[in-house]
Amino acid sequence: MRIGELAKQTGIAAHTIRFYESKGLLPKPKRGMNGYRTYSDESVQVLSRIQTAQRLGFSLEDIHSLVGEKANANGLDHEKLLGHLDARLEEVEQLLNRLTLQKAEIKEFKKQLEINWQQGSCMQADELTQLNKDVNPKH
Amino acid sequence: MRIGELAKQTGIAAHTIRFYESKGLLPKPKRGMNGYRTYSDESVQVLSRIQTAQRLGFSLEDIHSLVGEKANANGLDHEKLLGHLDARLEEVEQLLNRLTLQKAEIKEFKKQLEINWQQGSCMQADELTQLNKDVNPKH
DNA sequence: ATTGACCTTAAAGTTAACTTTAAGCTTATA
DNA sequence: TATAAGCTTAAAGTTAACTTTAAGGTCAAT
Repeated sequence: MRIGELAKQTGIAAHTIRFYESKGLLPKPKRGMNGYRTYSDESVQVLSRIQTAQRLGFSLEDIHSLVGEKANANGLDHEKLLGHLDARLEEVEQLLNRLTLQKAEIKEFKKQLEINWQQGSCMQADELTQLNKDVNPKH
Repeated sequence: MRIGELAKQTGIAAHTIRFYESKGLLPKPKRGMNGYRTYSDESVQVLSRIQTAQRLGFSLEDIHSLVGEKANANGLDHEKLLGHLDARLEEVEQLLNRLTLQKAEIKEFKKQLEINWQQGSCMQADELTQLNKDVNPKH
């Protein structure tokens, strides 16, 4: 299989596959006498693993140690994998907290804005300052 | 007030304040005869607004139209502000959905991993492929 | 007078995950 | 045979929000 076919089967663009190879995520494939890369079905699996890890939010650097050359050479041990999963889980939870807070603040802001608007008071660019007072009472 | 004092009062580094100025987020301040930037308390307010908008997750580009030179020149209208808020709210909600899904998938993955581990089966790097099968049954 | 803190500018560096460009082979099709 | 599609490389470009660097001028205190 050449790179174009692999791209078609995985939905990952050919130049992205080369980029992954350059980052060590994908083992260097054999070359035909023309210099073209030659892949087997196994490469589809490797790329699928990368896609999965990406969907879970892992960075390519994480993925490098999860499914890259190193990982394949050493064999992937459960402890290390678990560590990565827990680390990512904590990241996700922090992000969820931050975003949940943001959502609440934006809604609160909208509410204040509507009140001001109905009162006909035109604060122009000061609404954000206003919110700052609501949220951060030191001002 | 010179830039260092403004930096101290807002907690924003002096070079970041200059950077904001270069992006048009902050109006160009007057200069002393030595060329130093001279700020008034109003600048503290502007920077506070920027900080608030950032805490809500707005990009500097958004902030530019919210509190930047243009916004101040035109006067900020409620419709436009509301539009920005709603757009950001939708973004936040999409992110929350994505992250909630990721969290569930990672937990599911951990569960599977523990099961495999207790069974003593050593799948090495294939766990991610395994997860892929669980989640994306076309393989 | 000199040391150190503070100020100035413009430009380059940082990180992530690609994408684009340039310049040139190879292969398949009409 | 010609042309279009596909392959090769290396290097530069992209976006965001800064940070760092370089090279230097100014100010306060000892």
